[in-house]
Amino acid sequence: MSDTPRVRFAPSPTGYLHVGGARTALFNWLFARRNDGVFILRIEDTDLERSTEEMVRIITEGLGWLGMDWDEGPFFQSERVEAYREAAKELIDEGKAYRCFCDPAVLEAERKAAREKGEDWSYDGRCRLINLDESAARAEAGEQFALRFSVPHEETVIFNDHVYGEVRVEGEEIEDFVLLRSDGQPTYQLACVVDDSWMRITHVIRGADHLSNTHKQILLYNAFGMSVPEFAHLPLILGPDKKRLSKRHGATAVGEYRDKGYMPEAVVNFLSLLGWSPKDDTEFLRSEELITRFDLDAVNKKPAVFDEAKLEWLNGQYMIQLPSEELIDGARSAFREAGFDLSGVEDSFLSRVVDLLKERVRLFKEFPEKGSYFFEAPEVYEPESVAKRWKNPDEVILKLGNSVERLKALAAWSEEAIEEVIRGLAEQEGVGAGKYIHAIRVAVSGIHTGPGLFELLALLGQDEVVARIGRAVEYLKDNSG
RNA sequence: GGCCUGUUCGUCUAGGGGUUAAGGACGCCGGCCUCUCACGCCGGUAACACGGGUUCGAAUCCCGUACAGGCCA
Repeated sequence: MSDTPRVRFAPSPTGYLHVGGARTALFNWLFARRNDGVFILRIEDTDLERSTEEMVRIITEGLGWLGMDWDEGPFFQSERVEAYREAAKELIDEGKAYRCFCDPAVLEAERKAAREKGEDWSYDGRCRLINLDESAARAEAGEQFALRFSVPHEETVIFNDHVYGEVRVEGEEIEDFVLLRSDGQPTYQLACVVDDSWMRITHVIRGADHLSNTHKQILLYNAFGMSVPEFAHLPLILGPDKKRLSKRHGATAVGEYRDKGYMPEAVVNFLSLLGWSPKDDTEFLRSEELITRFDLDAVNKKPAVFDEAKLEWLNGQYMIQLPSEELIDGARSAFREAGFDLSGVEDSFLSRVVDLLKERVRLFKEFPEKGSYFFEAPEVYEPESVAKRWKNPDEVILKLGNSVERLKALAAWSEEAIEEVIRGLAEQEGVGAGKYIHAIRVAVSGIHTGPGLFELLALLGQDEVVARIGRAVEYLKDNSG
């Protein structure tokens, strides 16, 4: 009761951190932080050849990026093979597990034959009858075998899942499952139980794909005389076609979302709302708030479709809500990745750029897409914008000409002063200010969308603005025939 | 095939026997604001899988069907 809750995230190193895994990690982490518990990282790399430092790094970096810290680990299953073998041996010695010399191919054939006849098939435990001496002798002689668990078929396994409620499985429906493969590798059931017990895990929070393994594990805990942890199985995350989210659906790795320009805060917020809800209409929840509000028992059972459109919206909201200073690093690297050299650009300037752009952008990568003109004069004037705003070249040349004259003469380059000049010009001429504004916008940015023009000009600076408008006039003269 | 689980707008979800014309959010559509775009605001579209029960009353409880998903070294 007074025990400190201990939970773990146990991914296998696959080369990327799946968003489903990240969600599992998040719920574990939230649960631990919420309950003053311990969050442990364990790498399930029994499949030796697949585990490399690189893959582990990807997992730890992904967790770090999302802001999840762990208290113990990472532990590696590959380093604990001895423990699994010892545990297995203990079971053999106690008669709770036995060597199965059946040829897997034969068993597979039997299964197939039964299925074709429409019958159910499960291993009948024939090797359970071999006595210990013979069994040991055959093993000694080098005969291949798998280690199977002697399932107490007369028992009924019942457990109370925090998400799925009471789950009950009759022992007679459970086959004598494998603990050790013929190559000596432990199965998930064995390694998982031995490790969770060794780590004194109190709450196993994992994907629902493990729900139907749980009763086997409970049998194992009992066989070892270990205390059984509590379980919470999280509904799976699906792709738009309702199939389990996989690479086919596009981005599934946390790293890909980072690269696409998402913010960790938004990803965490979004992930937290997949399968869980704060019940009221709150939709913005940052880690601190999630920690106070998260409730394992409020997780629902229904698998959730990963809707990137909503994530994108959420990310855009974070862009708007966070102070620009917190966004400049992300913006800077987005520009860099797009090929801009911002090495000489001050943070103060970039911060202003972010101010002007952040509410028109949802992802970091859109900063360079929508704001290239902050760092280089337009090389081309977008055709659509030209067609829309420079319809009448002669008139535009005239207006741009008037503008440069007055802007050049401005003594104080401020937003207000600029606005006064432009509006004054329009008024003098008896036309809407839009005429001037639109024409100038295309001249300085090459496109017809963007921040308020006066703010934009003020930030760009007098010399640059004058130069760009001048160039636009030249261009128009050359191209208007 | 067996076992298990799920099913509220296209998506994430709230509600969990009786003012619910089933609420919010994303998306989509329309409008307002406006120098454009965006933001913001206002409005609209759209759901209780189906069939039986139980009940005065069922989206809400039970059973079945359908569909979907998971597990079965």
